[in-house]
Amino acid sequence: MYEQLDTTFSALAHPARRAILTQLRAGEANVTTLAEPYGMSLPAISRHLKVLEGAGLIARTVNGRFHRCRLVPEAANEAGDWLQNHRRFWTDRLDSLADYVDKLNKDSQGDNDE
Amino acid sequence: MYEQLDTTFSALAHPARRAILTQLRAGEANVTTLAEPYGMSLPAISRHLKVLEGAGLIARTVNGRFHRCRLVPEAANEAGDWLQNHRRFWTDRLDSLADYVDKLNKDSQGDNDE
DNA sequence: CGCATAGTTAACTAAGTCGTTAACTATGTA
DNA sequence: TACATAGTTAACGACTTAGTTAACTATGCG
Repeated sequence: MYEQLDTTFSALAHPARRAILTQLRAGEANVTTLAEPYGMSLPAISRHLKVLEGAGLIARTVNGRFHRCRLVPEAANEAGDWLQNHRRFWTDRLDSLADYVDKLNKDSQGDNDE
Repeated sequence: MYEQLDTTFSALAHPARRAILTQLRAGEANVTTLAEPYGMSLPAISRHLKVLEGAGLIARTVNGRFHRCRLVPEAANEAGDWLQNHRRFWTDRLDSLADYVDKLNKDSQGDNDE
């Protein structure tokens, strides 16, 4: 039930893969182009791309010798939602805490240390 | 420069660790309590907690024999921002695409296949 | 054909992850 | 002291990850 989040988060856990995703925001690119910024062999990039593809974060269209890669926008949604949820929970809690502290201050004007 | 995102995302990549984070939204809990829901040994949970702690996602206070664990709210921010940024980029692009398609439809009323 | 380009697959190494059980430390309690 | 509870550390095995180089497939071009 959680496999999608597993693969998405672990795909995002590698800096080269995040960089590739960022790179692809500028538009489609083929494998060699994507490989250029890194001091990394082509096979290494090839497998990073396969990981991203496996996570559904990118897709490719083979055109002759060229593999044109592009972002798949929806793929990051589940992970984004999870984190947003986690954070929203906390802002909610902190709001409650703020209210609580506020109330404390109002109730006993003064000396509450620590 | 990217190490924080690396550790955060890979900490989130394991279902047990995400579950622990979710569990901790209900409040602080000690290690044995956190271990209960999983068919997993205590040492296994102990290391999951260490991973979460290493990523800064949780913190603990040792009180006698009990290690009381709690969420650290700010820790998920960088990762959340990265994903939100990634997604915002795409909604922007899709808006542009919608506009573009809209314009195409207006310009040549009909038959654009593929 | 012969050769270059784009990219993948294979084989290997080094290191990391994730689980186990067994043994340990530390605290509380009779 | 002796014993139970809370939790960590150590040692191990199975598996995965991330990189390398070498060899391969497939396309394009003279």
